[in-house]
Amino acid sequence: MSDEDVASIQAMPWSVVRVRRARDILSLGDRPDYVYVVETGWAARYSIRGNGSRRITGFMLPGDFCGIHAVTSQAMDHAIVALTDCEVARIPRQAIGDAVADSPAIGQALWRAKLTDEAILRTWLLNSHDAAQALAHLLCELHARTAVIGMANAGRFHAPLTQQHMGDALGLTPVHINRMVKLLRLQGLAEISNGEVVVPDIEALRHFCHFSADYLHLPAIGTQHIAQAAA
Amino acid sequence: MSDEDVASIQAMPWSVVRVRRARDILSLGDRPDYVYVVETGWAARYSIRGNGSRRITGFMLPGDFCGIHAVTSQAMDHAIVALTDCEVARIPRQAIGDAVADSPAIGQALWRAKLTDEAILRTWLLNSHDAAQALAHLLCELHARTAVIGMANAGRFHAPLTQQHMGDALGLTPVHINRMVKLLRLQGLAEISNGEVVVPDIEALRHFCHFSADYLHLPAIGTQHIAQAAA
DNA sequence: CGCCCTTTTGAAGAAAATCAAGGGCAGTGG
DNA sequence: CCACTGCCCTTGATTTTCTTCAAAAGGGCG
Repeated sequence: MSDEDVASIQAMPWSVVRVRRARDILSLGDRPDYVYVVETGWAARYSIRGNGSRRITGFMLPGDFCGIHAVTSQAMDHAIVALTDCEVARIPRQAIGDAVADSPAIGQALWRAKLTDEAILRTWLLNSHDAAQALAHLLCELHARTAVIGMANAGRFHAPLTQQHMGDALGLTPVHINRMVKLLRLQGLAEISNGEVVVPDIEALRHFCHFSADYLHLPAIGTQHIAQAAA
Repeated sequence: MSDEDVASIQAMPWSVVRVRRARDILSLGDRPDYVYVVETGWAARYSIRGNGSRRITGFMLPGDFCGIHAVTSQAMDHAIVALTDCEVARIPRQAIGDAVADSPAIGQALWRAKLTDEAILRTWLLNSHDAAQALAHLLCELHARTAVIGMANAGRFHAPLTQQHMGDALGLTPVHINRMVKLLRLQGLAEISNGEVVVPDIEALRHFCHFSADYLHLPAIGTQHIAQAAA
């Protein structure tokens, strides 16, 4: 992106909304007039199944978009919940549309962010056949994503997730998650406690679950830059 | 979309490529200079896991895009294979970019198509906890998608999939797929044989797996129209 | 006819869910 | 200050679901 593009992003009108832990940032059926960007805190996309159980289909960290649905003014077919208290920036749909019309680079950056979301979803499908690997892969994903926004140090990062959350994300019961957490701990691959994840040897963990960060397209020259510019 | 938009789509340069059954239309790592649209035949997105097994992450029917990656000139992080002999139209990236720059409506149509892809992926995750329901849901998805392009009649449609394909798509073994196919047959919900799917009571099948077609955003005013216009 | 691919079925084993119970810890209220 | 309560983590025992292994039957095609 050119300096001009960055300038046009910085010129966008925006406001910050605070959302309490466990509250929806966007709910099912909403037709948001704004595009949202998480500034602080963690959020999660989710849907509720016919039987009442919840499936988390993605995590949103600072710098991530949520509700790009606004771009097409479609109704939300899923919801987004704040996992911690969050600060969320919102930008009017119109402003985004104008910026995209002015600069192909900004449109491309949005596309790239969306393709990354999609790649993450595909990867979740890909890893859904082995519980221990799936959990390890999720940790690798979160490690890579926290690292790129400066929220991981030496294989240690904060992830405000309960085992229930991880279960909802991987499609497993909390009980089984607990056993996989124990397994990873006993194998010396990862220690999870109190929302803190410690990975003594990230390469070992990555090897265990065949993780390659390519699909995340990091360091992203899309999402993060826009978020930083907006911040 | 306006008549003008349709005209600009029809004015795009394109050519048709024929791809044999079981051949890749796009392979892992490709950096396509074209955006592809399936004209005839079925295709599937897939990735290969570390252990060599294959996961199908989506089916592409006539009128569907594949390789929108070209929009951002990123390398393909998955591959697309022809499930039957296919005719695929390809449009130079540049032509798409120009059309999007000229008309916001065309850009929005592309976004809508992409958001639908993403919604399908989320739905696959959502239904991955029960084999019989997952299979039923896949049949409902394919029924709805074939119906909208005029390829389904009275709860009967052609789906050139082996039980191996369905297994790869749902993350189950072919053996287990076979048992679920039998289960649906015995319950009178769906009859699958020889690439032909017969659903005596679509509402019963939909109820069985809690299917709602909303997430597919049909009738799409995006993809199909572009495909029709291009054809 | 014979071959390959796909479907079908059975039996045994592994993976994850379910059911059940107890423990730690933080916040709340007496 | 301490008991109570709610949430989360932990563990064991049992059951269900799916995989794996094995074998055989059907169908299209050279």
